[in-house]
Amino acid sequence: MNAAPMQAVRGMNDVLPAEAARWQFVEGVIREVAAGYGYREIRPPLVEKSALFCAAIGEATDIVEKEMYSFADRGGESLSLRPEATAGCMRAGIEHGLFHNRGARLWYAGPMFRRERPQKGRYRQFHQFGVEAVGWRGPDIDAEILLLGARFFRRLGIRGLRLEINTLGGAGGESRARYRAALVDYLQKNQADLDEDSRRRLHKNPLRVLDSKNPAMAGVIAGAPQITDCLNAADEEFFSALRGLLDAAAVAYTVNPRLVRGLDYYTGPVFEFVTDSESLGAQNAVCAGGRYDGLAETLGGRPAPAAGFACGLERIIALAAAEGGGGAAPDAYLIDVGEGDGGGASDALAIAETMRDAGLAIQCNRGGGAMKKQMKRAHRSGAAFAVILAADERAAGKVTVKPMHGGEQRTVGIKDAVQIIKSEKQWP
RNA sequence: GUGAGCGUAGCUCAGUCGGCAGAGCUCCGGAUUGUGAUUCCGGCGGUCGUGGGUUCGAUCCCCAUCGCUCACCCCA
Repeated sequence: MNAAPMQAVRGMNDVLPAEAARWQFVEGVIREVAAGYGYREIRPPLVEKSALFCAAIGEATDIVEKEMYSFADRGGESLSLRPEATAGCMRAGIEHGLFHNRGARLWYAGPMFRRERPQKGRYRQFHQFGVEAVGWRGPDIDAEILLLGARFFRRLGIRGLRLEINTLGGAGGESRARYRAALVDYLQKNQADLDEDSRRRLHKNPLRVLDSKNPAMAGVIAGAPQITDCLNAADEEFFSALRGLLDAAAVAYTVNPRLVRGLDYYTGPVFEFVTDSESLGAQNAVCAGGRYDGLAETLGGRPAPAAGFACGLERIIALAAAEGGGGAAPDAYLIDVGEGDGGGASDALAIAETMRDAGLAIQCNRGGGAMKKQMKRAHRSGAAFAVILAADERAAGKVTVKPMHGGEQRTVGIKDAVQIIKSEKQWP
């Protein structure tokens, strides 16, 4: 090794075979659960015009200001790797008339890119699963996506998740504006108690002061006015209707008046599924979303109400009850002794193909080796059976089937071997 | 962008107040010639992240640099 070895780009991870099985499992659950609610997959491109994200997410957000992977296309137009998928989904739906006089239930899953400093549970290329329900005023659709999310986590066997909900006030922004004024007023009066970050946010995005992780801020935050006190009648009714639907569906939640969202497009109810698990480090949100009734219009489409969420798949996989097995073990390992090292394997190849035709996964020994050696490899492969093909078997036109987890081995014809292995193979 | 910690074998890590570089696991071979989780023996594998400096001598001390990790900011 003379040249320095190539390395992956910082914050972009390889999914190695040992982990890939877990990803496949999660992806399978995504398809199953989404289909179960009548959501259909959409696959927007990974690259969009930068202007789309600026308009949708907000010019002044950190994502747009400093976290986007942007580059100039030939001809000079600025393009960006998508930092989230909602903007692309909405753009695609408007462009192709998916929302024209009708509702659309959409889901997506795939990589997103944000140039942040990596840390536990946060990477520069990460993956999200999300849903977008466009065209319903709610709150029944808000409840539906929360049910979908809750079922998704249940199906994955993830426990210890807490659902927190809040509202930012409806699309008109009346409640939000009133609350914002009250909050700014309060914070200015208590400016002496604010830390540096909070003072900066006071002007830039006052709602985010409520999000501060600084324990010293807890007192000021606790005394701050709450948005629930500033809601107009319509927003109040919407939020309480949503809570009623969740209660009726027996979905557990807590109202967190300090829950706010980072992206500009949110309006109305917002929510997060959070965990206290150590395995996410300083991160605690695995899924977050809400309502964004103004986004379609912002992107140049006809006005359309919308609600959705996004889940961080790396975070979900880190939480998912680790084992799903170390990865796909074959049903049987074919031991092939004699006939020279690897040279006389032609009958072994044919036998393996026959067994595969019968629906079994067969891993063949490669590279020769004594019986003992091959048996060792068979063990390591995780296969439930070893199928032995040596001089005796060849002479008899049979194979020996040996259960690796105990029991008698038997020398039988290939059809019987397939039957023996199939009868033991059981899937839930 | 800011701060802290860490870079020694494929993996997990010891180590020397500066004196020839270690262990476990993995891998390969063997313990009377057709049988795998144990046990025993042997072997492969490292310019101690990189580049300078101090020194008779640096993996160890100093400086720089690159990389990784964690945290802040922000967010899924």
